[in-house]
Amino acid sequence: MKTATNRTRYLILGLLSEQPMTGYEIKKIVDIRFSYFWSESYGQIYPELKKLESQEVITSLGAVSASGRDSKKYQITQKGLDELSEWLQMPVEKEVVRYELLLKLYFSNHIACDVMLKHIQAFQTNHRQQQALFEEFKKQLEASSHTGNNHQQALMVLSFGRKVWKAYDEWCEEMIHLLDENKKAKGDQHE
Amino acid sequence: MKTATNRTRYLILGLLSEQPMTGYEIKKIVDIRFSYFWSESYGQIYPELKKLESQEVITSLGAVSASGRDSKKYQITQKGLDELSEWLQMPVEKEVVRYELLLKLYFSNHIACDVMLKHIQAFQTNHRQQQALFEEFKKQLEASSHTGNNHQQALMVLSFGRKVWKAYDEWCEEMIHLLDENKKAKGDQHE
DNA sequence: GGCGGCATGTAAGTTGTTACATGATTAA
DNA sequence: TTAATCATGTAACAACTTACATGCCGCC
Repeated sequence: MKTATNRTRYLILGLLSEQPMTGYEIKKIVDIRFSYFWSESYGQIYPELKKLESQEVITSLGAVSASGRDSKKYQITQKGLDELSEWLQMPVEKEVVRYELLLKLYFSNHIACDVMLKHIQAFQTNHRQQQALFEEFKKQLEASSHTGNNHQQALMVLSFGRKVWKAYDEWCEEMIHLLDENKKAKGDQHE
Repeated sequence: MKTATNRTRYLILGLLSEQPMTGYEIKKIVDIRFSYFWSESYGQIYPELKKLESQEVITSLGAVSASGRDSKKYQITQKGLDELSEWLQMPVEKEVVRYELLLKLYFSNHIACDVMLKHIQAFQTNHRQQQALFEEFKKQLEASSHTGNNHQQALMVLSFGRKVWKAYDEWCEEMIHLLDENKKAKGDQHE
C-alpha cells in the first residue's frame, strides 16, 4: 500500500498558497525561516515542482522576475488548494527523530570526557545562534500588522522553537557542569 | 566525495560494544529504549550486520539462543571497537529535524481551529505516554547499581528526553489554551 | 576581471521504509 | 488450534543528499 506522505509536495503547496514563488525562493524560505523545523534540497524541490505542474495543482507564470533574469514563478490552483487543506486535516504522521549527539553520548564511555564536552558545547553554540534568530523573527512578526493571513500561526510555530531550544540550552548547561565535575574528580585521583 | 555517515553502522557497533546481540535484539532495544531519539528498521539492520561481518569489525557467534531457536549473536572485534571510538570523536553531523506538526500548524489558516486543536492534542498524548516511560527508565537505571559501564551516560540521555518532552508538553498546553480562546471568540460573534 | 548571488536543473548515490516470505516456539 | 512472539531476511520502492553543470547579472 502506498503511504501518502510526500511532505515536500505539501510544503510547496503551502508556500504557494501564500503567494506565487520560484523554486529558488522556496528553498530560501525553508533555509532561513523554517530551518529549525524543516529542510528541503533543490534535488527535491525542482522535480516536485514539475510533477505538481503536470498534475495541474500548480501552474507556471512564464518567466521573468524583477530584473531580466530567468525565473519561473509558480502559482497554486484551486485543485492545489483543495489538496492542501485535505492534507492539513489528515492526522500527523509519527515523527522520526535522530539525535546523533545522544547516540554518541550514550556510547561515550568509550571516549574521553573532554571530547563529549566539546560535542555538547558545539551543539549549544549552534542552537544559541538559532535562538538569536528567534527573537529577530518574533520582532518582525509582531511589527508586521497585516493580520488575516497566517500571522498567528507563525507565532505559534516560533513559540515551539523558542521553548524547545531553551530546553536544549538548559540541558547543555547541566551536562557541561556535570562533565566538568567528572573531569575534576578524575584529576583529583591523580594528585 | 563520500560523506562517512552511515549511523546505522555505529548504532550497531555501539550496542555490540556492551554485549553480543542478535539483529532482533538490536531492533528491540532501539524501539523500546531509544525510540525517543533514534529509529532503525530491519531493512537497515540485517544487511548492515552482514556488511560489518564481512569487514571483520564484528564476528558471528554461530547459532542457538536460550531455547533451540535460530538466532545469530554477533560480537564486536577490536577493529570494531577502534572504529567506534574513532566515530565517537568526530564532530556531530548537523541534525535534520522535520516536524510535520509545525508545518501543518504554519499553514493551518486554511483549516478549522478544531482540526489543528486535535492534531496538537494527539501530539501531546503521544508524548505523554513517552514521558511515563521516562520515569520508569529512570527508576530502573537508578536501581541498577552496576557502575563502570554507561550508566551515567544513559541517565544524561534520559535527562535530555525528560527536559525536551516537558517543553513539548508546556507548549501544547499553551497552544490548546490559545486555540480554545480563538474558538470562543468566534462563537461569540455568532450570538 | 572576478566574485557572489540569482536561478534552474540533473545524475548518481545513499539511506530508509514497507511489505512480504518463512518458519519455529510458546502460551492461551 | 490459533495467535503472539521470536527470528532472519529480501525486494521494491521512496526519500533525500551531494556534487556538478550552466549561465546571467551587478558590483567592486
